[in-house]
Amino acid sequence: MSGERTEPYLHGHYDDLFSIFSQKPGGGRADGLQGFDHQMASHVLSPSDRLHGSPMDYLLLARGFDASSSQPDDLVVGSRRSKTDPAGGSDGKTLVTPNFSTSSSSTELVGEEDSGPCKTDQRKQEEEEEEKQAEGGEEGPDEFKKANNPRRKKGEKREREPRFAFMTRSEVDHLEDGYRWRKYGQKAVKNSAYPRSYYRCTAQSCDVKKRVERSHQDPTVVITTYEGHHTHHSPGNVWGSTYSSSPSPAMPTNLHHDLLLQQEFPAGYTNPNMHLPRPPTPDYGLLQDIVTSFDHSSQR
DNA sequence: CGAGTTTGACCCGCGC
DNA sequence: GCGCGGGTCAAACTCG
Repeated sequence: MSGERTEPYLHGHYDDLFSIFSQKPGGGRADGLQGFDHQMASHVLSPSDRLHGSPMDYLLLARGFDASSSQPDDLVVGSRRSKTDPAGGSDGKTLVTPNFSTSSSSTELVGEEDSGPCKTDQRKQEEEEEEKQAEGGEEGPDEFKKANNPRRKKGEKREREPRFAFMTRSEVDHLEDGYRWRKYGQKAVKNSAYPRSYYRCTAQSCDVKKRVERSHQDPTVVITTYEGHHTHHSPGNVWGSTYSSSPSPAMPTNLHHDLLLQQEFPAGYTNPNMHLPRPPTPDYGLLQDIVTSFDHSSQR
């Protein structure tokens, strides 16, 4: 890795990124992001993910600014609201994560998925423990192994935390987002030369997970999927403590900038100012307005 | 020595 | 039922 990327944050990259999303079988690119490619999305949300919601659960952020957008229903930006967590897992207004290294990356919020009822793995484990104790009985080696396996029981549906997916143009796979992560797995991705890595937040009792993979269509793009909400402020949080009284949703800070920019240039993305470096700090007031309006438009 | 990574094995859901 | 792919576990390993 050379680390020699010289382009400023947005220099000439926004269109590149949009082109990824705007591909569709019939071609065309009506208005920037509206041709979001489901095939692309399938690399962001796994098939099993998509089973939990409508195929259009993953939508591009910018689409939300189009009030006439056909399917805003399931998209919530930043201020995450799940069906079981109407408050958004936080105070409903936090978009707080600490500094995100932006020197050679740009980020898109790709989509979000509402997985319905959520239960943390920890809680699931607890419940399984209780279940186990209730069941009692003898156990052979296999049974012992299974009983001590914290995975869910047979027939119990996989339940997921809400997810945010980001596409980030970056040379490094694992982007610094202020939280500490432990890698717990890596898998080869079908039809891709690039593996997918699995990370968990190292903080105790925090069950946020993160998947990181490179797009096989554009290897310069890193797809990061966050799952769940941090139950703590990040170790390197430079904003969270002053901005919010609640733990943050798990998402990189770049998003703030993207939100702001797209607020200013919601369609077409041809404004020459797009080539300017990003502001040093996001405007949280404006951001909050965006998120709020977005929530409203997505709730109907 | 503790924390983090690697990696093969395992489990599960889904499609055929 | 079987195979496949995604997700996770956990022992072994690496690193500071």
